[in-house]
Amino acid sequence: MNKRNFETLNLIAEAPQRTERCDAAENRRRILVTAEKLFAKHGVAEVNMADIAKAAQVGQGTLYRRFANKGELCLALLDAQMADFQNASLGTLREMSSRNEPKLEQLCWFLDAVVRFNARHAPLLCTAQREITLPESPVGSPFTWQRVTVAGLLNGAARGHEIEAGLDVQVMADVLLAPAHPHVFNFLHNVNKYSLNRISAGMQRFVRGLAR
Amino acid sequence: MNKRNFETLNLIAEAPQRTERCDAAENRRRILVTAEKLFAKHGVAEVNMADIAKAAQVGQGTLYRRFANKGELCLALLDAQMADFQNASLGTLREMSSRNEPKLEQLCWFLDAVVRFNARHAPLLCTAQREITLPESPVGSPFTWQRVTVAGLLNGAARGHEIEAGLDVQVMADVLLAPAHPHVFNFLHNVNKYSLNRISAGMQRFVRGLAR
DNA sequence: AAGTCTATCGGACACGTGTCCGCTTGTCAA
DNA sequence: TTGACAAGCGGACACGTGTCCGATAGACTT
Repeated sequence: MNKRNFETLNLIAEAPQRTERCDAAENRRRILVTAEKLFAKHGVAEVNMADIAKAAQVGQGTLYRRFANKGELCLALLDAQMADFQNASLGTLREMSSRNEPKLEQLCWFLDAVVRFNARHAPLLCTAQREITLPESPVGSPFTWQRVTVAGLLNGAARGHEIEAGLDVQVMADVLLAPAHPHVFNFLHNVNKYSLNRISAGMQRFVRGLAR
Repeated sequence: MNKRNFETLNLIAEAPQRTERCDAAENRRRILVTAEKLFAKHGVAEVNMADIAKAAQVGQGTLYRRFANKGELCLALLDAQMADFQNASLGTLREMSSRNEPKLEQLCWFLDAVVRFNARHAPLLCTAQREITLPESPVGSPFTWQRVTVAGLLNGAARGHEIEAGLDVQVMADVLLAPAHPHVFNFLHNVNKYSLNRISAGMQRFVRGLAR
């Protein structure tokens, strides 16, 4: 197998010093397939780690050796789709750049894309986020690239004099992405019942407010 | 649960149909005092419900009868301080209004106050938020008044023509407050190590972007 | 092919959360 | 004061998470 599913986003990649034992690889594959099936059938919240282990015909120890918690498992399930999203986004942004579209315009597009991605994967993202929070080293977080992308676009906008110079780009990027954090987003969308369009428009309104 | 722990913030107040039995009141008081002491001594995360019950010389059932989970207990501990904060904020806002200061200026001040409040009570807020999330009815949430206040200020700004008419005030208020959500705030402040000033300034920058 | 080493396995277990239900006791009415 | 009733109590228990460690069996060396 191409291993793409599992290592694509592994930014803190330590070179695998040894090829994975093939029974281990097989177990991991079976765990992921089984988990996906169970999640689809009963909902993420209703399935527990013991269920998954049993259904995958694997001991709990084995399960936890691979995925330290349910959140990591969810993240692994999302990995392929996050990679696709990342690639597609970068492609579109490059294309927009080649057409000389303003960076702020690109930023608006990207935020919209992030919102829609998060909406589509809300259950997994929420479960993932719940377990990870602090232990994640800032750099290794799979969400980091979103922050980096937004910060990069803001920097580009500053260089292109679309926004004032001297803006605290780091902070602005994170503040701008805050409504897209799974927990908050879930609150906005599923509790407050704001439509994706409204949320997205709200975030974009703030982007436009940055224009000089 | 029949009655809120303290009633200060009890917005959805159902009239207490019966006075609380005095042994129950005494237990509740002792639980809160004990929890506060244990939290202060060992940190919120290190203390569990069983510890609290034992230290308060109360059965676990009694503890859970009063506080459905650790989050509610934390919220109860915060209740008094949230009420103080709320009153102080409203006072200041009224005063600013009487001086005819722009609503957007008031909004900036309020967001700054919220950030500082959240920073001071981060541990309790995080624990509280972790447990509550969905079960909270939107209206009953103790954080609702922050959203209402921000929305109100935005509405005022719209009426005063400080910002464009037809803005989606509901959504803007929630999006604006997103960085102050305990989880997100914790990430910004404790993981990313952004200072309170930077975070606050970032949020205020977005407010200024709304000005026409 | 045989042996060694170690990654891997897997179930028992420790822990925290939250619930259940029979017992206790305060409160109110007579 | 007494009795009845409901609110309150509390410990045992059910469940989910995550860890531990003896047993197992690939992978590599010779």
